[in-house]
Amino acid sequence: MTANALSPLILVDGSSYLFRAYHVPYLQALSTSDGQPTGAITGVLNMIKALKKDYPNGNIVVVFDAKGKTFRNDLYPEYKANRPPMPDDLRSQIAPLHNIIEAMGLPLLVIEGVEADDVIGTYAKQANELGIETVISTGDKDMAQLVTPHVRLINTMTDTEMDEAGVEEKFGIKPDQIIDYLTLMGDKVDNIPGVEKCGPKTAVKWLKEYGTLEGVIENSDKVKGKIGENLRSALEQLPLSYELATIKTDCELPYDVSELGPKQADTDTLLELYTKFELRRLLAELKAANGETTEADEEITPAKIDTHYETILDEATLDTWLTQLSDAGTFAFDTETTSLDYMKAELVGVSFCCEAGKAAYVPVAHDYVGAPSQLSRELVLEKLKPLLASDTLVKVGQNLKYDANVLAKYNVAITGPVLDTMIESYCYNSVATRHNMDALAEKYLDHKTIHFEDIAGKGAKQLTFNQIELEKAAPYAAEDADITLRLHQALYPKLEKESQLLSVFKEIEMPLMPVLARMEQGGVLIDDHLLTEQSHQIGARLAQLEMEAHDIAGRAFNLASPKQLQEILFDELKIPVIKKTPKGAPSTAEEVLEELALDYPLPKLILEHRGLSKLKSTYTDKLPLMIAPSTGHVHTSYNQAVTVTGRLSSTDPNLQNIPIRSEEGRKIRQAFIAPQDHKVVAIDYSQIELRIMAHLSDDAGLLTAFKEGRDIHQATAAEIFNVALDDVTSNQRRSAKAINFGLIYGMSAFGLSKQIGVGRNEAQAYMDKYFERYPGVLTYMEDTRQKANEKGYVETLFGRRLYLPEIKSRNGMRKKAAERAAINAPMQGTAADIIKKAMLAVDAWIVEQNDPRIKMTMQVHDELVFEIHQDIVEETTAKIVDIMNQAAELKVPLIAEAGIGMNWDEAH
DNA sequence: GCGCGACCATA
DNA sequence: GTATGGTCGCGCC
Repeated sequence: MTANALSPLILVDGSSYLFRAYHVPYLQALSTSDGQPTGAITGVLNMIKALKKDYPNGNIVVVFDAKGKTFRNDLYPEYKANRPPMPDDLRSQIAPLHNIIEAMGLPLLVIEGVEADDVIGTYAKQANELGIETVISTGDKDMAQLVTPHVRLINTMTDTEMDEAGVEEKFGIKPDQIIDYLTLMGDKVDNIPGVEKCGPKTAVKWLKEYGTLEGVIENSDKVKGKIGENLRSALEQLPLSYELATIKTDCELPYDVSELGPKQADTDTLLELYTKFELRRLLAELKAANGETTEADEEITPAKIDTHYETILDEATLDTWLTQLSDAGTFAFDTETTSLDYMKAELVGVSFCCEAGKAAYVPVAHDYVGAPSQLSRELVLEKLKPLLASDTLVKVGQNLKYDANVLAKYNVAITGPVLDTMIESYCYNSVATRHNMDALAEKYLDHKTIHFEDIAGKGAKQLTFNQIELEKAAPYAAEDADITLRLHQALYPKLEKESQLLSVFKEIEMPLMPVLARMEQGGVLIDDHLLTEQSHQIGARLAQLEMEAHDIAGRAFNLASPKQLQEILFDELKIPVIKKTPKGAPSTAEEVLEELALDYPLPKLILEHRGLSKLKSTYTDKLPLMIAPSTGHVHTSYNQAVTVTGRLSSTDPNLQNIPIRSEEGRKIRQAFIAPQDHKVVAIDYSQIELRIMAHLSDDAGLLTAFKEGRDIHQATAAEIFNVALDDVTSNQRRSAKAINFGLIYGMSAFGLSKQIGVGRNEAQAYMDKYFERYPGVLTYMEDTRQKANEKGYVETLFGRRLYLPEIKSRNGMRKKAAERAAINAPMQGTAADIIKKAMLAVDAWIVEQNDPRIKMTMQVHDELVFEIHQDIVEETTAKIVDIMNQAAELKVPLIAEAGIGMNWDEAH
């Protein structure tokens, strides 16, 4: 066995992974047909497979605990005495796993008298001394003590790496303080005594203060309170704990680190073992690697495809290609342009592909020095136009809305059958990956694409596509089309297997794309003079506030810097700290300043300053700059594949967070206006998420309240506080409203109590009362949690799916967070589905009217905004309200409410 | 020039 | 307590 000095040493803590894999729910289900469990085997082997992929040159060594006692039991008979014996269904998996690992040719170490940690520690130390890069693959945080500049940890199950900086970040201390840290805390599971009530926080605090365990011990009489007593009474046993927590780095081992290295895999034995234990995927992969064909398995790496990419510079070749595209019936298509901003972008070339691996790029506007002569943009578009508008040809693209927006400037439309791979991926699984092409190619095709930065550079010196040499541009562009087609071939069949997902894709998302494109191209009219005027006023007030603040502070400082503000408030003015940020610095967040403002003058100034400068920098300064010179309008981008719940998002500018709550903020909405003789019409769904909750939960009380058209918060208040509807006070209504919202967010009593400013018990009492009055809601919440836990996903009314991988987390906080998301997603997502359906119906009606006096301009989650000519505004609004009310058939009425005005503020 | 945390705008 | 996007300061390279 020899090691290549250049390859990193990968030390695998097999025992740690074995135990963890054993407890993974979906692995627990695995067994052979005669009942031999194989989940833990599968888990560990998958993990080794992942390591092989991540470290192709890695020298993998697998270490397991041996049976029997270790030197730690001699030191301390109670060590791990609390551990239950290993379950039989885990024990029975160990020998087969060892056999498989050996057959794979990997060095396997099982050393008696020490633990796997100690073997790893010994090799890590040897490797470190030889300067060999070492990666320890483990799920055990104790190993952090082994980290050095040459040694780092990777947790393959959570895919997180930790080097020295990572240790400091995670623990707040350096690797060489980890043993001290573990000593102070002790370990309940392993039965190592520590300081009673000393957890991670306290341990880190002490070590920061006194540097080392020795320092802590020397200064133990300085620690006050109960915890100080605990520390002093633990002093005697700390040296023992230290010894137990220390991973041994001088074990006697059969091989030196330099002697470790892989052997030839024993394929025959592997085949036999995989067959015996019915490890079908591994078997299939092994056979595939040996050149045998196997039954199709979607997760198997697709065969590498030979690629032939062509650059088209003459008309005859273009014609031949276009004929091929037509004959193929389905083709992928992509544009290359000068900008990501569709309003500024100019077309530089187009690429297409109708057979995996065969693609072409047609440059039309590369203008670097020495660029060859190219076909004209006009000619190429003229020839392509009928294909893109064909009613029969299927056009496949990645984020086609962008291409459609760019081509619209050249009067070329993409219509007829259109499929978008970004949306396919999004509908298939909104959380598995980002939906950009590079990520999709890697996930679904196991292919690393050429990145734009690879050919264009990055930063200020980044080239635009027209400046890139054809030799580099063509493979990139052609690959885009090729990969798009292959992604479609990979993703569409997956959607077809899930009729619900396919229907969301075909009935909602794809039809919505041209609707969004029209809204984006149409844009929204902004009164830039009004905004500029507001900027000036705000600027003057900010200057005044700044002067006053500097006066009080006694020196100049940046009011916008939380760090400087924190110095002024808490260090210099000695104002008491109320709350800290997650990283431990005193918080200067709004709620804190609000509270301080009651007693001190400066926080109040800061609050006003913050609010105003936010408005100025984000809105009044920026929006006028975003008006497109060519249209005089502001053109946002709606992203259709960002949110996990099915909502749209809006960027450049974000039109979905224009202020409304504060007085000053509302003024910005006054700048959202309509053209001459037109009105702004805003129509929003009233309480849509609560209505959906009523529908999904089928709760009789809630259904009645909505059917009878009651004020839902008032009705809720009457039920919770046991008073007549008319006797509900505004305070009671406010609490009920907070509860109603909280339910949608999957709240806890703790969250509710914070929101409405009552004790936790009182909040719990309100919730109990609520669930007593609306038992259907309680059942629904419980069912949703259960479904999320069982299936790993939840669904909207229309079958949109949201996976919740964290629902299986053993980390309580994460699991709880996933459960809250599970509660919220069906309601938020169904609301998103409904307004999307409404947009489709409204747009269809507007297109049918063929009247330029009606335009849909914005979507803000539960609201649609239009500009409509004043002559027809009343009846048109009534018609649209009607369409929106009919967008879905729920057990309660959908109510859309309209406002009409000269600007967006007035329209509310 | 970039990435990240804190903060804050919306539904 | 859910879901987003934008700006700022600041430390880093």
